Amino acid sequence: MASKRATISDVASLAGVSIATASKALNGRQDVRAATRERVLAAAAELSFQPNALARGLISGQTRTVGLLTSDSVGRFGIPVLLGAEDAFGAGEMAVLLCDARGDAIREQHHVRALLSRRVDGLIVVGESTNPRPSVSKELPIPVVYAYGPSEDPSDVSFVPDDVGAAAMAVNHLLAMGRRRIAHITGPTHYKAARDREEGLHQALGEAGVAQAGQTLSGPWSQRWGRHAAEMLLMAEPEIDAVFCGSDQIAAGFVEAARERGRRVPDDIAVVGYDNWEVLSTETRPALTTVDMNLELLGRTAAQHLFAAIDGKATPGVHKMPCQLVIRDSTSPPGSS
Amino acid sequence: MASKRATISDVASLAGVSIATASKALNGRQDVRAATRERVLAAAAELSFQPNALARGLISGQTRTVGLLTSDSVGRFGIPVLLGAEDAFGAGEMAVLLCDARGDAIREQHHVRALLSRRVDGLIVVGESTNPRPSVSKELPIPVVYAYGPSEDPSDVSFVPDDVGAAAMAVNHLLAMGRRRIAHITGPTHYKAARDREEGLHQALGEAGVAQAGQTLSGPWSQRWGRHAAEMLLMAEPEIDAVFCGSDQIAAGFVEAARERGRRVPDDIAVVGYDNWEVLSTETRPALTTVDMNLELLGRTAAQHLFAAIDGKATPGVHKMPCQLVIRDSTSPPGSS
DNA sequence: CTCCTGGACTTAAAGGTTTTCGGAAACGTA
DNA sequence: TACGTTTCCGAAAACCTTTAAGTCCAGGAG
Repeated sequence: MASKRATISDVASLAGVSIATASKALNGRQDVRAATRERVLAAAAELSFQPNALARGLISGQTRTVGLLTSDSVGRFGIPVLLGAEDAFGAGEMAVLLCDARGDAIREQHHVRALLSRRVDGLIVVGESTNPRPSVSKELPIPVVYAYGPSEDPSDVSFVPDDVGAAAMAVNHLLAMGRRRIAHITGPTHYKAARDREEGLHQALGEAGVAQAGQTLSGPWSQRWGRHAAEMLLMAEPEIDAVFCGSDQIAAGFVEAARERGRRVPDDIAVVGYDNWEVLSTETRPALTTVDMNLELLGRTAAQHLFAAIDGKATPGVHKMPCQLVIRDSTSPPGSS
Repeated sequence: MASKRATISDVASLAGVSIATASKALNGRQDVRAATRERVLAAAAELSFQPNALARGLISGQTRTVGLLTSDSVGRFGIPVLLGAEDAFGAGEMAVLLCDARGDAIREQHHVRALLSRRVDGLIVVGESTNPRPSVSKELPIPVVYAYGPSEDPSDVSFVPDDVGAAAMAVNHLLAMGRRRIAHITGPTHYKAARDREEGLHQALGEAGVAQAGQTLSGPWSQRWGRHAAEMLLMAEPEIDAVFCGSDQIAAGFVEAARERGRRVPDDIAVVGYDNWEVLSTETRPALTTVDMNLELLGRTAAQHLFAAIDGKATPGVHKMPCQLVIRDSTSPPGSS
């Protein structure tokens, strides 16, 4: 444990110059002779000098730090967004101050105040679902960007996955595979994600002039629900040849139950999942064709736009980020194997 | 966007007192008349004054901020530890500065320097596996605590799950269920976790005077390997009545393959997993008996000990944290259903 | 020779807060 | 009145860095 941390004045006196000169030398500014700069740099290295970011921030008013406020602790979705953001920041010299509000508005306010008091340059709020959430940006002296869960206020900057478009893409893929009796199993209707994905389904089916097989089945996002829904569906609509599932968990449950009922996937029934949660989508048999929401990219993009907003170039509105269909073994033309 | 941030001198002049008095009033110190304090507080509220943490930290030398350095970005294990730590800190007034080194030593050094320059009060390093990792604490002016992955230097403070003890506990549970022909499928031997869990198995079997069924099978931590190992094992040792798996992924694969081969779980073969990764352990059928490493608790404990170290009460050594056996449906006395 | 230019360096202020110490008023005691 | 004590408040230093402004000197132009 070093006796004391070296300050710039230690460096200056070791190099035999004034503090101002040392500062200029260290920051690569003009008005310093090469030999002098050399001496200062050597002194700084010898003392392993690290400029005090607090003092620096006090003057410049910029801390080069942003707050990351997440609502879902154990976040299946928050984490990749966080990583993408951390990635975008880490490339530069930004640091990320992480706060978890655990879905509690009081705690959230508390964290916002704490971050403000730490003078962060900006804030990213990542939601636990794609449902719009109350704005936190009212009267805040710093820019805020919302990721995954958009703000209710359209003048805020939000980035969300394009669930409608992705669902349409998934269903179009099924249609292209020659499937015509397509059913839909998804999550609870109070999730905007579930509603959006159903809308995308209807959009694609409508354009193709194909009717949905049976009603949309809504339930929990779980594998158990996938199995249960499969049983109901295979009973009610025995001749379906494809299912679009609202999550990989549901899809994994469906595949399992369908196989037990003697339906082959993908030969008899093609299945598309959602989320590309790898532990499910690549490990199940057959591996799942599924939608990847590119959450890391979403996080990275949000971070980049936060930079822009900090520089005064805000981009208000809800931006839909494209998703990607990952085609694996659970979809193919009917009976093609 | 507020015109300008209020400073304590704004508060002071609005309240008609000096800066010093305002400071004392705001920090609840003595030597301020009640009426005066009242005025200052009112002024602060009106201006929605937030003390500048930078200025405060500059004086006190304490930023009330800790760095969290993680090595595995998408961490199955890092995340819970992180959450536990965030939890312990969030209770007080600490903030967490998150850095992801992505397993790169250079990047790690870079981040350590950045954190040092931000004057964090301490550092938590969370590993991507339980393999000991190089110490980062050499000559660092702040305390460091390692979580999940211990430091190679025994004079550092490290917290790791007690894999040996947990494995023994799991195997003792199988023995208590009357199982006597217990096999072991686990991950790559270059993981200390795999070696420790095997050691725990041998320990429990040795104490009970029971021989292991077949050789330990090592492979990837994946579901695919679980299936593959199941096929080999059921061929080589057809009369096994229990399997201890090194991960829930392996266990899930084993269960699936065993069922396809006509073996009932748990009636014919009991299965214990490891990790309590809920998407696997609770959603598979039957739900898996598995070891929960209590990673959030581990993270919280690491954070608390970092506090202690910051206060000068360091607790060097590698501390083994107890794990917990979560008993579900995949284990029972043989043929009990 | 003087004046000016520009380079190299220093002085000092600023940024917002905490804290030490001294001052002033009010009050009681001799 | 003189003095001590208590209570409340203010001036100023300190934390560390950046930067605007100023000093000093050498050398070139006139």
